[in-house]
Amino acid sequence: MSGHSRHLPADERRAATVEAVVDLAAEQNPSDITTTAIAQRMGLTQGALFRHFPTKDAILQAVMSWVTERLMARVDKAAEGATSPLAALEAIFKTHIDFVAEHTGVPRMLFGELQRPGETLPKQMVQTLTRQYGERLRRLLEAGKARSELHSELDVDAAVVLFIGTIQGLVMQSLLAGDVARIRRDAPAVFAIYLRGITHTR
Amino acid sequence: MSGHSRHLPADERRAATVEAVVDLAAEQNPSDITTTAIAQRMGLTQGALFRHFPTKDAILQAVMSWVTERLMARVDKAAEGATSPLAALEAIFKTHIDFVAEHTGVPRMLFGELQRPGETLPKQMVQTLTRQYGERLRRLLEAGKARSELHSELDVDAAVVLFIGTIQGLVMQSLLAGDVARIRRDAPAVFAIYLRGITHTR
DNA sequence: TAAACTAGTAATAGATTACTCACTTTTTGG
DNA sequence: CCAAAAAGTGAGTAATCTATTACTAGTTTA
Repeated sequence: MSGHSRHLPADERRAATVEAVVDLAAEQNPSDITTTAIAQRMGLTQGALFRHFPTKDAILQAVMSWVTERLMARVDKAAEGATSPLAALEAIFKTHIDFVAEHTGVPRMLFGELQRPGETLPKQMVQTLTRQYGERLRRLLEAGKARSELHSELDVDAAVVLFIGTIQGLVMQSLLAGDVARIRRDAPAVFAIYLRGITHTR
Repeated sequence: MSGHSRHLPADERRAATVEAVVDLAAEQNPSDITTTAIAQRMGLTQGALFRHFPTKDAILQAVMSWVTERLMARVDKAAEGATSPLAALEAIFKTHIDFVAEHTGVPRMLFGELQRPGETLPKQMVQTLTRQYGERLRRLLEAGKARSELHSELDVDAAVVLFIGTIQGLVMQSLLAGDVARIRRDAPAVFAIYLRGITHTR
């Protein structure tokens, strides 16, 4: 092949589309991303997108699928190496923060999808993702209680909600400051408070 | 006056407009609220809105102003009655949760405004609100440290971020479950973890 | 090499959006 | 009580958004 092949195979275009959406979501309100903006970012005309996806929702669906795979794979890998439930929780948190710092638009997209009325497919995928994620956390928290790493009266469901809220709070803080780097910088101190809230009395 | 007076004075219409937006925000994605939907909710035609507001952003601005006044007034009042910084924090949290439970759309609106690119006036008002709010919290947290109600190594800024994240997490949870009542129900357990995270060693 | 397939363009349809304006109805003050 | 001001109507406009379609140019395949 000699140089610029304008035509790419379908699966590569689909992957590039997802990437374009994730990138755009970092720069603007995710719910304001238009098919024109996506195509422009990819160097295509708007109509070309609909060769690979039947609807815009199908694009969002592909993005959610991408997020679920990548995030869960990284989280699972991080938890694997840990020697205790508590260490696993901390590793997951760090991994999640890294993921969010790399793709600032993603948590905002998820939150945005959840706000849509009705039962759209992308929304259902977010619900599935958080259910899976919450289940992982719940197991670790239960295990931590069994080992007395966590305090005995800990409400596990509440701890799951606060774990996610911790990240959500950091995202909001970075929006307020207009500074994405804040997420990584402030994460340790915020997690320290969370940890103190769930661990066994010292 | 014998019954249905169709024309209302301007200030009452402005107040009714804000109320309509807040109500609508509870039912749908705040960033998808149209001027048509607002007018319909008020029993007016869409054009009538622009007798009282020059632009849609001016409406949002009025909503943000309403939120700031109401929320800060309630928060201040709640803190007044408290006998200690820690008690004040808990009272503020409870009050904030009550406010959010009554107006589920509000926190989602604020978050949505923060995501808009550029420096819109409504966005700046949200930033001002959270700055004021954060300042109140910071003072209380510092006072709590001085009294040794909170542990001495506590990172106050992180505690502020997590305080807001706690509420944000509860909002997200209610979206996931599609059940607004969850916020009130789950709030105490979540706050208990937060409290344990910031208080002096037992 | 001809036929079929794949990936793209450019134009445009159809819906929705915020906003405007000429005109009508209601309220109000001298 | 009546004229002016305030409030509301309803039709329309320009812009924008998703999706469709007729058509073109490369690439496989038979």
